Amino acid sequence: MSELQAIDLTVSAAPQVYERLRQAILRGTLAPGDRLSESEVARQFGISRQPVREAFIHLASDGLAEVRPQRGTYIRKISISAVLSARLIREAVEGDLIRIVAGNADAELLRRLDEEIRRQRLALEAGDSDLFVELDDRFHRMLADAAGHESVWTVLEGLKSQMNRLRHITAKAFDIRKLIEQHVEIVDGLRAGDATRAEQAMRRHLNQLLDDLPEVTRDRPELFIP
Amino acid sequence: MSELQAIDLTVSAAPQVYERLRQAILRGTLAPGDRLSESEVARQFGISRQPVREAFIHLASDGLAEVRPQRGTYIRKISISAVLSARLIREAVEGDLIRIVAGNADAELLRRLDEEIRRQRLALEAGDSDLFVELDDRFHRMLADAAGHESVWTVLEGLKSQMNRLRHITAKAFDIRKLIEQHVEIVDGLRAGDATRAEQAMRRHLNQLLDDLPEVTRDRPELFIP
DNA sequence: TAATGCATACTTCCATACAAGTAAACATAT
DNA sequence: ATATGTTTACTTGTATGGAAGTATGCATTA
Repeated sequence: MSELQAIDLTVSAAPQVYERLRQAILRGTLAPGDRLSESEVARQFGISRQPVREAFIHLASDGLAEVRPQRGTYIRKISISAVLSARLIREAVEGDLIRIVAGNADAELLRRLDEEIRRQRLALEAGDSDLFVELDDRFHRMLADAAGHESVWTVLEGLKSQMNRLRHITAKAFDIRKLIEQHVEIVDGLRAGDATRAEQAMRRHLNQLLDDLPEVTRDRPELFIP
Repeated sequence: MSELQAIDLTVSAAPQVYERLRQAILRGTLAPGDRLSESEVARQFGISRQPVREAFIHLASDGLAEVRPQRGTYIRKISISAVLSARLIREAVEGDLIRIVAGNADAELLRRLDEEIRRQRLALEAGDSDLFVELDDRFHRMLADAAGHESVWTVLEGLKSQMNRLRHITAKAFDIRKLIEQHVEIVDGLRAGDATRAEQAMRRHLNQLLDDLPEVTRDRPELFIP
């Protein structure tokens, strides 16, 4: 692992280390199967082992790392069954949420959603897939907020992060153009005030992963476990 | 907090402390708002502060505790919005799962579900609400397994634990008899092979909380935050 | 009486030292 | 050549001491 920027010593170190490592894992800078060492990471941040150790514990609790006593700490490989479960949960939950939104949607919301889709197209044209992943997060979060269930998002966020590891690692395997068109279909359903149509569009959208997954796992089998 | 049974010193201390504290929180032995101290808990278990501290971090990551730097560590009060979100997610997900099960259900599964309901009635007659909460866990988990999505349960389990804190703390506020009859309706839907009927029964069942919640929060407002 | 300053007893946080387990390289014996 | 035992360099786990921040009670002051 390369040198890292120093942390801010005026506030607690452990949470900062946790967040930095978490981002590195989600972006694929730290790859599934990579080994971490408390002392090595501590040396790179210029702090002692203890706060690093606490960050490891937090990551393990998130399912992003695995601490094997007296052996080492490893970045967890992407669990295919966990990804499939996350997808199923998102389909069920966001399917219900979008029905609620369909009963609420006002012109202001529709305008903001259209604006988000416009930005997604710009990210596509710029070929910036990292930016698209971030905008996709915002789009889905905006819908959860519009349904009046912001706190549902904290759960969905954890699930989405597992799926985002896939996206970042093998970004080009996903047809971003198709995903954007599916976003359009969802918003069209809302615009028509048709809850069932919006729900079906959302479910189709979240089913897309099932089409893409086989290719990804075939190309990079070393990143996955069943 | 009273004296605790000593931990097993032949294996790592921190995970044991974590699990013991977690159970105490879910069962209400440690009440929302209670204060914990690294040194105090360490003394009771007969170990040093460090493993206790690591257990606190893990609990905080689960949303069961809150570490306030230089102030203390507190058992988190039950967040009403978090409970409502958990309920909404469970309704959406278990509604989809039960539809899958309705297409799969064989005689053996129906027999095992009937058996579970029989045990639930025994727990009711014995007035053992702790046992009922445990059996209720098993019932819902059995349905997730039958849908072929065991790993969905690891997510639902975390959500259910938040709701179970409610149950344990104010057990008598819940009409266990009614909950069992709702279980029966779900299984009847499966037996009829009627996916829609099973789903509606499941959704009604998970909506029950909305009826019970106001009374609970009125009786014990000090345990909750919005 | 009310407000302010201070001492004191907490709290979490970090650094450090040591304990105990693991794994791999290497020497030795068969 | 193969198998076995040993050394050595790691790994995580625990204990402990001190640093820094916070709250509280008490004395002092206006």
